[in-house]
Formats: sequence, C-alpha cells, structure tokens
Amino acid sequence: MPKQYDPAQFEDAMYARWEAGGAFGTQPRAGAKPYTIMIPPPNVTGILHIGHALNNSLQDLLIRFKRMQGHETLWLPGTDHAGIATQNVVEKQIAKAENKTRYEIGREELIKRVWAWTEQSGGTILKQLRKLGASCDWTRTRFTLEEKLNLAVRHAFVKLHADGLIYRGKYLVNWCPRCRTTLSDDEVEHEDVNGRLYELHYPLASDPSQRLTVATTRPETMLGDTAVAVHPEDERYKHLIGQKLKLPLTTREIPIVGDAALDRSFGTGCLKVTPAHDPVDYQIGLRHKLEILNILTEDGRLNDLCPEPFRGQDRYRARKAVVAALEAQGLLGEIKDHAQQVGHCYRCHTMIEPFLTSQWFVNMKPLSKLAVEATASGRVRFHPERWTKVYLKWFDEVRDWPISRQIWWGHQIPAWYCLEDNPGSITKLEAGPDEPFDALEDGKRVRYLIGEHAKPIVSVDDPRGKPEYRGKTLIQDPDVLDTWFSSALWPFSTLGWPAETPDLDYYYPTDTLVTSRGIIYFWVARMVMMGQHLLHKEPFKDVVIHGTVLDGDGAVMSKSKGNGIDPLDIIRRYGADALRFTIFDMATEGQDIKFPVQIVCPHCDEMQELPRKRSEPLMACVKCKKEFQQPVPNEPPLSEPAPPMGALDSKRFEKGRNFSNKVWNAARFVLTSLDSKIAYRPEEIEKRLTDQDRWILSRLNRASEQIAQSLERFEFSKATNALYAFFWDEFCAWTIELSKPRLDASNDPADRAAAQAVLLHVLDRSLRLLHPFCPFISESLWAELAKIAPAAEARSLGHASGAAFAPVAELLARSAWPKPDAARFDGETEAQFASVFEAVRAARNIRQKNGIAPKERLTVRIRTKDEQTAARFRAQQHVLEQMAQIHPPQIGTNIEKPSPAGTEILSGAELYVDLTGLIDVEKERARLGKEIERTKKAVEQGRGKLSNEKFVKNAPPETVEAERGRLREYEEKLASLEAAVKELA
RNA sequence: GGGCGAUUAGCUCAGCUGGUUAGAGCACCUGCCUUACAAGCAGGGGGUCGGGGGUUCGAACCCCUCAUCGCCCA
Repeated sequence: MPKQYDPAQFEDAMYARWEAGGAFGTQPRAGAKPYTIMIPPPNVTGILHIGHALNNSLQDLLIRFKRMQGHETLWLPGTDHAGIATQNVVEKQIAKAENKTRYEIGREELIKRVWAWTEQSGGTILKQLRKLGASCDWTRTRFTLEEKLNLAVRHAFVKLHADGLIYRGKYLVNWCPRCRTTLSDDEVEHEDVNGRLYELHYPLASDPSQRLTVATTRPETMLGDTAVAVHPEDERYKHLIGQKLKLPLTTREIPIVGDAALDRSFGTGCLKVTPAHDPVDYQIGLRHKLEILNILTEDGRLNDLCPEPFRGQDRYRARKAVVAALEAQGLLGEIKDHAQQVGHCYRCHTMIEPFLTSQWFVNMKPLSKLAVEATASGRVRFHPERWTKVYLKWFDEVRDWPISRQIWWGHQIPAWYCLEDNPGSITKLEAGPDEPFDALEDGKRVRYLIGEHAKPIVSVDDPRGKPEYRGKTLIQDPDVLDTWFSSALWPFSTLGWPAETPDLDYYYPTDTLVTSRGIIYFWVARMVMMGQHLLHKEPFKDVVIHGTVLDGDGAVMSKSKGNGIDPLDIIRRYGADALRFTIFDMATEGQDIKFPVQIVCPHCDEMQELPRKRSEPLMACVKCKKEFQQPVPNEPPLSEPAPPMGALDSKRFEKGRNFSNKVWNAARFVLTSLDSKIAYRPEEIEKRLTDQDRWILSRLNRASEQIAQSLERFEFSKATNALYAFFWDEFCAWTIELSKPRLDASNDPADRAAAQAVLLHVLDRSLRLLHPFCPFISESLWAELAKIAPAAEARSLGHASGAAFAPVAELLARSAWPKPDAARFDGETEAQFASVFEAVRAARNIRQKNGIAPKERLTVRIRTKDEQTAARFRAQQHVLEQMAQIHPPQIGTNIEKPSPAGTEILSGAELYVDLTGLIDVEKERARLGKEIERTKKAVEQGRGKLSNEKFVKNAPPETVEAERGRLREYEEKLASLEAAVKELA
C-alpha cells in the first residue's frame, strides 16, 4: 500500500467493482423493508455542477446507509427533458450553424435534432454522477420523455380531464415572445428594472381642447387601449364617466369608465385600460365588458390591428415610435424615471408579456387541498421544518396552472379536434415563413387556429382509427405539456404507473426526497398533488431541503458569474471521498454552504487567491509567473490561442482530503500490525481485554449510535463530526498510539493478540461507519483488509455469532451497518480515561511551557483527593507513562510536592512535574499566572451569582447547588495555583 | 411592500428546550522528520456572540427595534 492516500489509484476501479457486483441493484423482496429515493432528475443535457454534487452526495449518503442497514434500497436515476431549456439550446445551435429558425426547419425536423442532441450529450451528467460514487440502480434509469413515461403523462392528463381538473380556456397568461410560449406564474422571474413612467394626454371626444392625462410604463400598449378608468369618487374626474376620449394615433374613441379598484394616488389617477395586455386591465375590462384588443404578435411585435406606421415593429422600437408620434402631436406629458418589477422568462430572460390566448389549465383548488392535507397530517414532513410554511404559502396564493406550451420538445397534449365537428371554431390558414405550422398540404404550410370553443377529444390513444371518426379529419392539439407536468409524475411514472406493477406496489410511496428550496413550488408541491390525486398516497414521507452552495462572498455559484467550482476538478485534485466528506461536514441543517474560492495555476498547480476585481481575464501565477486565464463574470473565455484556464478551487476541501489520508494511514498501520495468520478465540480475547480496549469499544459503539441517529434526523454535519472525532481522536490519537507497545514482538502473546483483535475489530467497524460518507476509500481498504483478515469472527473479536458478530460481505457496500452493542457501553471506563487523558495533557502542557525537550522523561507526582481516585490513576499509570513520556509516577493522597514544581490542577487531583534542574522559574510563573487569571474570573463569576439573593431564591435548587460546587472547585483550584506560585519563589 | 434565513475567533461553521471559564476545523505562533500519517504529532494565543433597547436572579439563546447580506413571494 502506498504511504499517501492517492484516490486516483482506486476510485474508478472500485466503482467498476460495485457495478460488476450488482451492488446497487434492487428487486422487491418479501420480508425486507424498502427504502426509496427518486433522484431529482437533472436536465438531460446538463453537466454536473457543485449543486448537483451536494444534492446527490446527500442522497448517496442516505442510500448507502440504509442499504447497509438491510433495507432493499432503490435510488432511481434519470433525466428530465427540460422542454424550453433544451429546445432553446438546440434552436441556438441551428441558428448559429444554419442561420435558420425552428419555423424554417419545421416541427418534425426540430424534434429529430433535439433527440440527436439529447442522445449525444444526454447522459453525460449520469456518467459524472458515477464519479461522485452515486449508487443508483442504473438499470432503472428513466427519461421523462421516454415512451413509458409518455404513457403515464397521457393517462394522468386524461384522468385529470375526466375528473374535471383540466380544462381549456381563453385567459390572459404570461407569454415569452422569444420562446413564443405560455409560461406559468412560477416560470416568471421578477426583477428590478429602471424604467420610465410616461404621461400621455388623451383628448375628450366632445371637446378636444380638454384632455385626460394617463401614466404608463409601456406607452406602446396605448394602441390597444379600449377605455380609460377613473375612480368613481374621484372629484377630479367623476363627472367625465360615460364620456368618450379620442385615442391618439388611432381613429378609435374609447369610453371613460369608473372603477373603484383604482388607486387614485398613483400617477394622475387616470388609468389607461389595455385589457389584452395587462392583468389588472383585463379584470377591469371584464367588469365593464370592454373590447379586448390584442395588438401583439406571438413574437412581441405590433400586429395588423395597429395603425400602419407601427405595424410589425417589435415592442421596444414601437415604444420609441409611439412616444415620438405622441410628442409630435403635443400629446406627450412628463417622463419620469420609475423603478419597477418586471417579469422575465426563467429560461431566456426575455421580458414577458401578458397575452390573451387559449390554453389548457389545471384547476388547482381541489388538488391544493389534498397537498396541504398531506403536510397537515404529518405524512409529508419537511426538514428543516420551516419549509412547510413556504410550501403551504404557495397553495394559498396559487392560481390555476397553465400547462400547455407552444413549443415542440415535450409531451404533446393527448387531445384531438375533429374539423367537421367544429365548424367555425377551428380556422385553417396558411402559415407564414416565420410561424409554426401543423401540416403540409400540397407543399403549403398549414396552421390550425383552435378557438376557445373548439370541442376536444381527450384520449390516451390516438382516436383517429376509431369507427366514430371514420371519414373525418382529426388534428392533434399542437401544444406540448409543461415539463413540470411530467416531473410531477416522476415518483410513480418511473415505477410503471399507470400499470399496477410489483415495483409500484413495493417502492411507492418513496421515502425521502432530497432537493433544494428552489423547486419546492415547481416540483415538490406538484408531485404531492399528483401523487395524492392519482394514487391516493403521498409520493414521499420526508423532504430534505438542503442549502445552496455559495462562494466566499455569499454569492450563488453560477456559470455567468464565473465563480463556480467544478466538482470534477475537485475530484481530480482531492478525490471524490474528500469532496463528499467536506460537503457533508459543511451541510449543517439546511444552511447555505460557503466555499471561499481560490484558483489553481494550470502550469504549476499552485493554489492562489483570485484578484478582487475580476474584469481582466489574464493573470500571472504567483509562483511560476506564467500567464493563465481566470473566469470573468459575464464573459466567455478567451478563444484560442489563449493561455489555459485556471480551475477554481477551495482550501476547504483539504479537510476531507486530510481525513481520507488519515484513514488510509491508520488502516495501513493496523494491516501491517496484524500477523498473517491469526486465530482469535472469543473466550481468550474477551478475557484479555484491557481497560483501554473496553474504552475504545465503548466509544466505538457510542459513535455508531450517534452517527446513525444523526443520519436518521438528516443532520449530516453532526454525523460527519461524530465520525471524524471518533476516528481521528479516539481511534488514531489514543488507541493506535496506546497499542504500539502491546504489538511489540517481545510482548506477552496473549496481550498482543488482544490488541491486534481490537484494532482489527475497530478498523472493520470504522470502515463500515465510514462507507456511506466515503465509499471509495472504505471499499478499497475493505479489500485490503480481506486479504489479511478474511474471517468475520476475527473481525468480531473472535465471536462467531451474537451481537458482537457481523458477517463480512465481499463488498463493503453490501455489508452490514454496525448496530450499537449495548453490552459494550461502559460509562465508568469512559470517565476513568477522560481523567487519565486530562493528566496526560497536563503533563504535556507543563513540558512544553517550560521548554523541556519532547524526549526527556519527566518525573511526575499526582496527589489525589481520595484513595479511590489514586487507585484509578494507578490502574492506568502506563497510559500516563507512555503518552506523556514520564517516569513511573508517584500517586497517592499524601504525596509531597517537589520543589521547584510545575503544577496543574486536575479534577480531583493535582499533578506535579519535578522541575529540579530543568526550570526556568519565570516561564512556570507566567504559565501559572495565566491560569490564575482565568480561574479568578470564574471564581468572581460564581461568587457574584451566589451572593445574589434573587439567584439563590429563584433559580432551581439543583442549579444553585451545582453553582456552589463549581465555585468550591474554582476556589480550591485558585488556592492551589497561588500556593504553587508562592512555592516557586 | 411581505416572508424566511444569516450575522459567534483572521476564514468556514457548531452551540439542543436561557444556567461550567462560548466550542470545532482551517489559518496563526512555539516545539517536534517520535519507523501509520509533515495531508502528520504535541502545546499555545485569539471572541465585550452585528448595534441598541427590553424580559429574567441569569441572555449567544426569548421579545422589540435598527443595520448589513442572501433567498423567496407580490
């Protein structure tokens, strides 16, 4: 075994072993409890980023833990087709390579291209997950757009429609003019924009010399105005209600209406009403039965209902043109700066437009009730709990969910229309070159406009072959479903639903969902609704919401900010186990995780700070002075020929790497300390166990208990800390060190065998405890261990059965989690060692502070307060001798203090180091002085409390008593310390 | 505008229902190449717990308020 931990040597090989050994596979098994996690499917064309690393490492930690506990674990992997996002990527490629739009290449061809791209780059992220150690059952990999899942989508749609929960209607929806599709409210991101508020003057029809002034942030929409509204009690305007205004730039006249919903204090108190392009105006329009005039095309240009000069202009050019035209006519008032929140498309960042179209909707009220009930009843629990409120809030305010999207990459809606049965509702027209088309007829592109009153035939299967439609023309609804509609079915569509499969029966409802807060609305809430309605069972029991990975300045890591750490770079430099361990260590109950970011020189590998200002792409390495690139926010990397890019990195990962190295070396020590053929017999080993053996066995069992408990509670950091402290401090620092003399060939063979058996046992159990956290190194060491000590009894202190025994599977991934063994808990021994270790530290402190060489043996005396304490110290005297490098100490109740002496006050004892001939009295005096200061402070605090009558009267008696005891101890300690100083002189 | 979270050592974070001299890792200082590990060992220094007010015998912890940062919603 190499001396240093080198993960590159074994990580890929270990993963291959797991796959070859079928370690992650699962089948329903009678008598075994299932434990299931459905992966939050990443975008099919995505690549692994640090957020995925966090999310999936946590899932793997839980899955491996549960697998070792004997559950039949299913971690089902897969990807999401991510409708708009994926289609946009491919559209951009086509635009760049061929300068064509999707309308020019057509629906069929586009879908073909997206599939090709998906097959080419899809699955990359799943391969990358293997690098992390993800123990998914890859044989069950699913894709949201595959045939089986499409069947689930069609079934869900038909069922919801039959249940009256899906309907089609014409409403004002969010529209992205770039993607040319509807978006749900959740897909709109509100951002602060520095806009302007324009005042426009509208002349009265009856007297053009009088005019009303309206204020608007979108002046171009005035072309679609169909009224002006004022408050019915507004003294300034109420007499005008019922009159007409001449709408400038048009030939239309529009009414003045009174509407009490108006905010009189905003702007001028007059509101121009554009029902087709503003949600508030839309409501006013409905109330007053106003004409609803759509003036925009699907791609955000003014349409033919607008006056000639403005037609065809996009909304921003049109805005300038309208303002200029109004100004020319003297109808433009003041223009003020105006900060406002504007909705943007979450996929392409284009400003959205309210747009009136016919869409499919999900009726949210009844479904919300089911989903709310799932949390109210405690069947679905959030961790941390506070996210429940966030989840519930959404249902409170949610509006019906528009699920149809006017894109092509997705599940086409299972609804058809019979042209013959819908005269007048469906219009066939020739599609322009830049418009979608639904069919080719004689080489011409034909588009069907499906009116709001068209009667759909909603059906799982294509109804065209059915007898009742023979001889008729059926067209399928051209729209596809929102990606989140299919994602909402993920927990059961992946298990075979709507078929009643054994998998569905066994694994559903799943157990735990691990995700980030960003998709509580998009995904979590919708899964609960669908699971509840379609299967009458919640899709999962626990929802673990983890934090977001941030950089050192608290900014979210992202490509555009150029501050993202690539997990694959980290794996290359530190190993996957180190990456995982560091992440777990930092994953404290849902808090965000900050990684201060450094950069690595691609020439010499030197890690260095990033410059404060990152506007300049080139930087020089602090070590080798060669030039390299750093990522610059919102800028692409320099194109070739350019210096190589430095990888972003963080020193935080060293903790995980160092821990792995520690594990590696501890295992190496134990393995090389074992004899090639050891036969352990339980009765012999048990008889020869020493106190220190009992101590580490007790600590081992406590660690195993605490780790398991923390994982059950999703306290990942706490579990990691327990593992770290146990392994590093208790096993390595004390147990391994203490075992060294016992392993010496000259030692009593039976004691030597006991020491070996304990080391072997603790290593075996430690690797098991470690495995869910760091699967690669633990599995690799497991294999090394098997070479030397294959027998399970040997690793169980010789026991061949019972609580102390654990079978040894070939793969650690399939081995049993160490159950805490109650018989090994030993509080008395733990307390005993705590005080021995305290004495060791005391002696070491005196040594260092007095500048005594590490190798020089000290002469130590310990005066105890009673004989019992003395006996305890005597029993562990060898620990003191070995660990503090001292001569055999004198221990007793009436030990005399040497002079001069180094003194430390322990609990129940005083420890003296004979400083004769060694001392620099001033150093010891200084050391004691510091301790006296600290103790004085404690004494003062205690006296203050106890002299406070109110404290003595009001505090619980046991608190007061404890305080008295503490004070007594501090006072005694202080007296001893002061005496020690005096005696030094 | 509303909600949530954060603010504790130079950095990243713990600190359970209020009650030991507020902890850990890294960094720093000192001493060690002690044959598992210098990615290590041993020892040490360092914090008026964001500001202000309040409740309480007692506040990092509870309440109010302000500030800064982040996220979500309107």
